[in-house]
Amino acid sequence: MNMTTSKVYIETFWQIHRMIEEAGLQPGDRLPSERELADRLGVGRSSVREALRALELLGLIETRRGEGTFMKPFGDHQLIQLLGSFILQGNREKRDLIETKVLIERICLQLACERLTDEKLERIKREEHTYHSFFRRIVEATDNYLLLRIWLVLTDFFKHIYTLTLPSEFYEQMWVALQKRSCEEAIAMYEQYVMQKMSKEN
Amino acid sequence: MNMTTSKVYIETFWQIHRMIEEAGLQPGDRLPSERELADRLGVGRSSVREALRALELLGLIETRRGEGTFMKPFGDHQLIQLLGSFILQGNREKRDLIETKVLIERICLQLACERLTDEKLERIKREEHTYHSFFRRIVEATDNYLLLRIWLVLTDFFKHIYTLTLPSEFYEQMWVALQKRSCEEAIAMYEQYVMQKMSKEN
DNA sequence: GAAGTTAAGTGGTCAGACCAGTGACCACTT
DNA sequence: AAGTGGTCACTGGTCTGACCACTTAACTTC
Repeated sequence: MNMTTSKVYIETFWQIHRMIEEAGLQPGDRLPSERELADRLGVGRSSVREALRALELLGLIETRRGEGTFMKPFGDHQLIQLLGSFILQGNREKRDLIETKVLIERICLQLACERLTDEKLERIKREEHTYHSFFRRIVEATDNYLLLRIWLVLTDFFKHIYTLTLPSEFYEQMWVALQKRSCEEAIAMYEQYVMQKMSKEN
Repeated sequence: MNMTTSKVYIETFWQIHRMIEEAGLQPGDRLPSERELADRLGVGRSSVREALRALELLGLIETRRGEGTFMKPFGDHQLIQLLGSFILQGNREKRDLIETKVLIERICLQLACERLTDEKLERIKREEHTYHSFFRRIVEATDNYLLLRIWLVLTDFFKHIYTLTLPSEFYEQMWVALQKRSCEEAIAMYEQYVMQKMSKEN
């Protein structure tokens, strides 16, 4: 009967994924139970479970014994953590990660200078900041959701390797540069503080 | 019996992972069968399978029906691809995709100018090129594997939306710029041909 | 009304069965 | 000697049914 060569749990994975999209499930929402999914999709419960494990690893869902399966807030992909311990073992990979992150952040700085609205600028000023919370605002200011996604992934990796803390004057001076929409100044600031620190630790 | 609160398939995942490390398994090597693993670890076969699914998703192993489970060549972590398809899912603005791709390609051009070896330069000259085969060489020349992965994902999506063909003089002139290691010239060329075309179609 | 009990539902796990490929082995043909 | 086809043991893929541990809510009981 199974004419297709594709494996059931792969099929099931995508079916559940599609189901999530079509139902427009939001973080916190509950998925049908494993038994119901198996029944509805016409597959065995074990296949459903193997598919759910994949979704779990991707950080899309979370299972709670006795309660059910729930949508997880997008962003904490624990798979990043896992990947880190697998992929980022070598110095080669770390070097690539840092280099890529720095390149992307420099781009974002440039874009942010062009696109940052006064409103967002004000909000940045009012907030307390760590390096990544600060830069998240920068990346958000680029108004490019895809770029933000990429940056988030890189940062997730990065956090598992390094802890980056900068003196408060960095944020203050950077904010001034942003306010002046001075791309050159912002980049200079970035190179002075961040890149220097990065090259040391490496 | 099960004093620990951690789930069996998680435990099993790490045990198999440890087993791989301790045995020093190399790409192509075969793992014990699912039944033997279940037996040796004292757990059910379904738990072993759920653990194997995770390892598979991480790109560490590959299962072949009738043959067994094998270590996978290091490097093709298809989860990056998967992750990409999640990041890019939905009707993300084409604008974001194009903008990001362009930004990354410009970066890669700059890096390539610094790092391109004469040998690679020669090979590029000899080859027939489409836009993406050409640029792949550029991105490879950055010697940053992570950047390459990101670019591949973006390009993958891009291909589903646009077909980008450029006149052959683009490749010739770009090659000359690369040979001269002239970053400015290469970027100028890129802006003249690619960005102009992109902004039209959009 | 508050506290304790019960029952239904859920994920977690296991064991066993069967299917569908693979590969080695062996008897048989040419 | 070389090729052919069948058999058989083993592998991953799948399904089923049975428990367990846990949560929740409805239902007692005081």
